Amino acid sequence: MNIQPPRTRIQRKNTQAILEAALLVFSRHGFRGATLDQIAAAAGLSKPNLLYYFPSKEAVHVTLLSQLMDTWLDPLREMDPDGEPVEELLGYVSRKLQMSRDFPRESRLFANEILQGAPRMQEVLATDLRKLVDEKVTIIRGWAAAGKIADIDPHHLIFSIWALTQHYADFDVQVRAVLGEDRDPFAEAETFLRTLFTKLLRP
Amino acid sequence: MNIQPPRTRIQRKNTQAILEAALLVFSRHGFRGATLDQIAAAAGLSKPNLLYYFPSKEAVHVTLLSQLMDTWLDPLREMDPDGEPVEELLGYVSRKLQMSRDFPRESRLFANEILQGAPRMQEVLATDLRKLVDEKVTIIRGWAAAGKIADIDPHHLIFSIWALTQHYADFDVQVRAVLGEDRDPFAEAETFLRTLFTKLLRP
DNA sequence: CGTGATCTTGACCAGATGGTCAAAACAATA
DNA sequence: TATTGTTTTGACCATCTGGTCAAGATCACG
Repeated sequence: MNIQPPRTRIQRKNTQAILEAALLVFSRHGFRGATLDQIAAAAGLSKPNLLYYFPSKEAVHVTLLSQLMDTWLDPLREMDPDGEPVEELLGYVSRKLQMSRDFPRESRLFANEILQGAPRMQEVLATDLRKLVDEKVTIIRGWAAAGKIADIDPHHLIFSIWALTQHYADFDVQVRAVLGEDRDPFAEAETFLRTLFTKLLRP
Repeated sequence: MNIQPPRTRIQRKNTQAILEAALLVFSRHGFRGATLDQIAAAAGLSKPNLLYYFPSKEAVHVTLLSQLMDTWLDPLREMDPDGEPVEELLGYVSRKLQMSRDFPRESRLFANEILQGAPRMQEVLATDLRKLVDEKVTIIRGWAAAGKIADIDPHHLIFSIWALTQHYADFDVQVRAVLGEDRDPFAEAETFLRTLFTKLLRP
């Protein structure tokens, strides 16, 4: 298998196309709901050709998830312990919301996976993600102890940021159905969330 | 078909068992991920027997969704225009969170459906749900105009309640993975959300 | 250009899955 | 208990789907 570093130009091009197509299809239909034919078609390949690059449907899915995990957590990683606390947190909210706007398929892919009980991610969640969160929780706790922000549970603060920002990507259909056609959910969310977290964080 | 009012005792018992089993399976695996055999087994029936009560897999799913829609929106309906604004809203948050704790499968069923683009619910969302929300939005707007609560966008206030409460049901696995085993997410969420919305709503 | 390596595909397979059907088992009621 | 309507099931079917394979097409490079 040519999984890790695609050697030839064609390999690079096709694995890329497959992963993009898979993102599209998996995020819309979930793992079991997606078919290899769909993915192959979306990538402009035949099914056997797709299976020339990936050993199985599962392999495509796993590759996608692990590749995405990194970029997905970047906004949280960027939170600077030495920055101005409220600005750092509001910045994080803003970046996370932009990711929801710019990469809704990625958001839905993860949502799908977690909803099904995270069968292919339990590990990563309990190790990598937990470690990163714990790190940031310590920082936030420090800010609270120093009186820079209100004294609220840092874990749930982070959950609330995830919930609120991802909601606009994952439940996009619902949001638009309720809001009507003429409004821009993400633009409104930006100001709403800024207000919300400003109030919440004020000591 | 014996869909609407199950006449005999056996019919009532079996349709009930099927719907409960379907809730279990659909909420865990999504529509396409669930199989009739799984559902039938969970209901203690054979597949042909299940299909004696419902004409198709889709029919089971649709019946489930529409039956659930009602109970699902009850907490919002209960919000009383004549009550004390902050208490009404905090009460709604609390009821919604309890639904997440007590009916996580229902929550995930809806989440799954919306994630896939709500193919079987577009209608209801754009009509019933939107109407109910608009109603409550008007009430909230009135409260804000009267200076009883802060002047924030009522739509996004409702979205934030949905996002924050459902997160604890839909992303349960992630929450627990990050939080560790010894904590009680829902109990903590209750106090956290009360704090959050108290701060947010204060004029 | 020739040759070996890489890439692509049509045909195919086995298992799963939604759904059918006729006949058997069962319940109710007279 | 006989009769009729309801419920259950084993056997079956068509289709879909993940995956295989051998043979052909294409590419890269000496």
